[in-house]
Amino acid sequence: MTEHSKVIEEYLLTLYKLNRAGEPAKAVTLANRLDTSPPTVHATILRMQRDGLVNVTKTKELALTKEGQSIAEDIAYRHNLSEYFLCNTLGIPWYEVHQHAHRLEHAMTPIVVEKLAEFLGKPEFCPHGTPMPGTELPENTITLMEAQPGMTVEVAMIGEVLEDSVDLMKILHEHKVMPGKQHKVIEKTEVMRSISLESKEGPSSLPFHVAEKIFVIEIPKNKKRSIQP
Amino acid sequence: MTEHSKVIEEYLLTLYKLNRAGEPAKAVTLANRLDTSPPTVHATILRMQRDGLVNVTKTKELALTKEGQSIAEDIAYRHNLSEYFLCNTLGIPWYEVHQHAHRLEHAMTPIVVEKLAEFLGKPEFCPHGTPMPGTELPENTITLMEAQPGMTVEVAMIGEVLEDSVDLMKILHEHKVMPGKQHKVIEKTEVMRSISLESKEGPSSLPFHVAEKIFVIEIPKNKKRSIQP
DNA sequence: CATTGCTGTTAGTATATGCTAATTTCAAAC
DNA sequence: GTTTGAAATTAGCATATACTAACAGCAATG
Repeated sequence: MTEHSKVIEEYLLTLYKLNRAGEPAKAVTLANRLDTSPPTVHATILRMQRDGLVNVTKTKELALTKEGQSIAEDIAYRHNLSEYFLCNTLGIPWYEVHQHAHRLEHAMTPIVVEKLAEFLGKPEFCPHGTPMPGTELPENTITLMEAQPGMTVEVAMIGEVLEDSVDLMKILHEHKVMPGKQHKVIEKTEVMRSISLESKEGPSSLPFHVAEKIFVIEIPKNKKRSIQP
Repeated sequence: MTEHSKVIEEYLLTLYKLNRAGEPAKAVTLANRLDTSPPTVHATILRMQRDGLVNVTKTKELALTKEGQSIAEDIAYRHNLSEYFLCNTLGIPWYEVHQHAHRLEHAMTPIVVEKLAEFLGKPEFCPHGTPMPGTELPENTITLMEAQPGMTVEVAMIGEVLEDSVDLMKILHEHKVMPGKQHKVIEKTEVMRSISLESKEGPSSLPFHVAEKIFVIEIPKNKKRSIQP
């Protein structure tokens, strides 16, 4: 597993995240996510092919090789571990850690990763609820879009795409839409294309495109409710 | 203070360290320290001049500009802070932290630096005894070369040049030649060009060129000795 | 079936970083 | 003062990473 540049590591990580999100991994998508021009992406992919990191299918899908996958998981781990550290040890707000971890993830040697993981107690989820490579979200996880009005849900994970917008993240934070917090789904209005929630902290409303990227677990109604209606 | 590349940050840090060590900062020296060819160094210095980071004197000395100095101090701080963290929080041996910090120092955002410094209690020295920018070694610090036989000295700082060789550092560690430890200077032999020490842990012997880079403080003989000879 | 439009690719450049080989400069030594 | 040798510089190249403009390929749409 040779050393790779920051740029290559970024590409690998992005491909890995696209895979996990079930989104098609095409060159254009990379160009958008990485905010670079298509020709640049093209050239970089050629180098990655040359170096045995990705394969391009007939349909122009980008598939990580075994090597590429392995490196990508490593980077994802370093990223999530950094976020956990920044949030839980240094006390940087969970909605801000992403950008800082983005820098650190390329600068951690294997020994630092190992020692940091030990120090942190081998966490399995980052502050956004993203599982470390090798860990999975609970089986019964659904997106907030799939949750039905009336349901009470607990936020499990804020989709990684959302992390790129600090502004959005901050709003989620203000409404306590964050891992571990419970919300009741009030209604989904097609007209507004938004879903409204209510929690102890008050009401909030999220556009569909955001709700699609928020993963939740249904909390069964508690006994009180079902026994004394 | 614009963003600068890893390479430029390395150059700045090296110039800063040369300054502090009182060594002349010439292009050749950079080439040696950074293990790059003179033409490459030349080209890079041109860019640094263009960007207002260094000035070149008539005698071809490289002088950091105000801006360059300020950035260099920042990098040195990030480096030393990283080392402190790696050593004291993660438990990586003091003689190994340099290489890992070398990577991290370019990846810490200002907020991370600030929060990490708070978390660590604003340390003033790195594990090798190097003072953070703004802090100084005690006035009475001398090099081990300057210490006279018979003197008992306490190690204050392992010169930064020595950090590049992990092998050497490990040997220093094995002989407990590390910040805070005391040694008695036994003799300096010109023939061997080495200085021999003795501590609780046993005897050791260091070549002159190493002793020149180790900074110590003389410990006055204790009263017992001087009262009852 | 032809058009439209997204996607991919080529061509042509630019910059930062690196190298080797060759040449210039300049101070120190003879 | 001429020589010598280290240091600096120039020339010539290579690679990774970027960009814009232009073009090609192909599928969906009318």
